[in-house]
Amino acid sequence: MHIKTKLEEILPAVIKELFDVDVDEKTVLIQKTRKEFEGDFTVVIFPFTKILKKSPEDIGKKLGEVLVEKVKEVESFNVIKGFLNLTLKAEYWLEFFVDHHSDIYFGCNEPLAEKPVVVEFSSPNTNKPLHLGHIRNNLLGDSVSRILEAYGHNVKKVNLVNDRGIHICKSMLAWLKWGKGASPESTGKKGDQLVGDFYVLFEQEYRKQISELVDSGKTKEQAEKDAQLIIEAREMLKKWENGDDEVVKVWKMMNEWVYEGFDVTYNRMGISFDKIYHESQTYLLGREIVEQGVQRNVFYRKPDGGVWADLSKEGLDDKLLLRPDGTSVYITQDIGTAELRYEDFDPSKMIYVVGNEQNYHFDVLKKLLKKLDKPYSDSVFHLSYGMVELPEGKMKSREGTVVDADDLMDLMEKTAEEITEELGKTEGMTGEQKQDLYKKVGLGALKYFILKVDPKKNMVFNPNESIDFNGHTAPFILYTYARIHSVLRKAPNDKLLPLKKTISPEKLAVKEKELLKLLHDYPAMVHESAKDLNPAVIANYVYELAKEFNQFYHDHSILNEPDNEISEFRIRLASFTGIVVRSAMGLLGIDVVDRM
RNA sequence: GGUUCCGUAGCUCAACUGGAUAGAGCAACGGCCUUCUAAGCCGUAGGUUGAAGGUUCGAGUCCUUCCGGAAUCACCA
Repeated sequence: MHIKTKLEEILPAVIKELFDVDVDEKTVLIQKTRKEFEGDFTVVIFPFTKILKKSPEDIGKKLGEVLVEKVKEVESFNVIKGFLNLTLKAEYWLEFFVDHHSDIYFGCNEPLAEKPVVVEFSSPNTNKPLHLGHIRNNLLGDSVSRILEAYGHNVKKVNLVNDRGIHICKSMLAWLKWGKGASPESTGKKGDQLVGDFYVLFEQEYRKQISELVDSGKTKEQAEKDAQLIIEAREMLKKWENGDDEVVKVWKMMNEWVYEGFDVTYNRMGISFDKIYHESQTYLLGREIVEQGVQRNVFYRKPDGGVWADLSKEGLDDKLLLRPDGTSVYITQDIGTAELRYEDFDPSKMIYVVGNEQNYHFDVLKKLLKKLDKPYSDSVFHLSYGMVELPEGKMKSREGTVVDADDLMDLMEKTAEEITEELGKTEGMTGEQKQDLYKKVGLGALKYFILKVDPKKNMVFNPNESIDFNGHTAPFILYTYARIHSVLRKAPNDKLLPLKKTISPEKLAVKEKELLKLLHDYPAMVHESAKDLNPAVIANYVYELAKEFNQFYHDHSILNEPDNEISEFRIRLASFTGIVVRSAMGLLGIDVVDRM
């Protein structure tokens, strides 16, 4: 049992015995002792003072005495103000070390026998290439999936591709009008980039038409509706929903281009899915469910034919579910996909990694599912994350400030290469090894930079300055790992085998104990990040760990330590740290490197 | 206008979910390589946590008001 839970459980009993008063387990608060004080764990005494009507110092002292006596792991205590600081015996930390130091799965749990957890992320539109915003989404979804899996959940990663709708029609229309048959083969462009170019072209021409109409006296609003291009796009959407051969043919072809492009980008990011849904295949089911809802009087139809949900009882406005012409809207297909997902996986939880701009949408979705009495309405969870902004504000495609995912990864790799070369780190490496290193360092830096921020917060990203390779970054952590491996490479083979016995307790140095304490925390960190669906917990933890190791490494010799017993211990301590660094970085989707 | 979220060092982020003197990195300044990788280590400086009230033994964290910013309230997705 974890020592912290042990203390939490024993404290109410101790208080009962000492003062004959019952305290709620919830009032027992135990935290790690802050570095500036002596001790390993701290019991906060204040909550008891009211019930016990004694001074915090008094209570702390009495509790400390009993804990030292009754809990064999506790060596000593001190009381400062209302805080009881407990110091554990060195044996406790060393025992922990012996038990776990060679366990490459340390911190991860056996799979739980339970229904799967479905994580939906990425969910791109097929009219444009992926950009910085998608990167955060993809990295979050991927990392959360890894964390949940490590915690023991049965995770299914799914992607819902928005492959239908007016946005695709815009790209298609522009291609038909001005494309002159251009294809990825004929232009040498990535398919998603090519299709994105036509989307931009459409928007440009559309805007021209709008301003012409405004000049001729129309309001902006009216002009946006009346422009020839948008009318044609809408007609195309209708044709598509009616299965028009010509339109469907172009649609299939252009989507195929996009998928090929996306695959390259996903691959590069190290992201994969267990199942890919296409909106074009789910929206009909959504439409069907909505129609059933109308029959059951859950929803209602207006005279013009549009179908609506009355959400006034839920405190929201009415919501359109089907347009008067029968075509479906965004939320219609989301109802369909939820149903399909339920049928496919019978999940205990459906997590949707979607930006916080859609908080309202998911509110509505949950309420609609509830109205429909869907058994899974409570298992829908919106993992809402904040926007990525540039120093000058939001990314705007019209102003060309959108940071393209492929370009950004190029930039990261190039920067990694420059810095590595500058530091002269590539001696003796083959060209292939170098490329692999640049890729891992550059991509790792990008992933870490994004994942270290609390998902729910907005973040600022400056492509030219944000990415450092020093300090609180992935390269710093990777460097620590490479250092560890450099030591391990030089250690004699027989000194890499697991230890059954370790140094005597009095030999344990402060930095070694601090490192052990951090390693000891890892399972709790996995638990916390899984509970909160927050990779930043892991990111910040592994940074602390790397920092602590670097201090240890600086202060103590590992291989050159004259005391053989200590040297052997330190080799395994380094290797244990390496195992946890690798594991934690793995949860962030970041590959470590042995040399850099 | 309604609703929701955010505001912490010059910049980018933490703060164990209400606990000790608010911590890191970057940028600035000063030290440390003849020794296991200096992408490192050590130090200096930097704060009225947007403002004012309130609740509490205790507030960056909870409540109220105000200021500033963002998202959303689509027959876009």
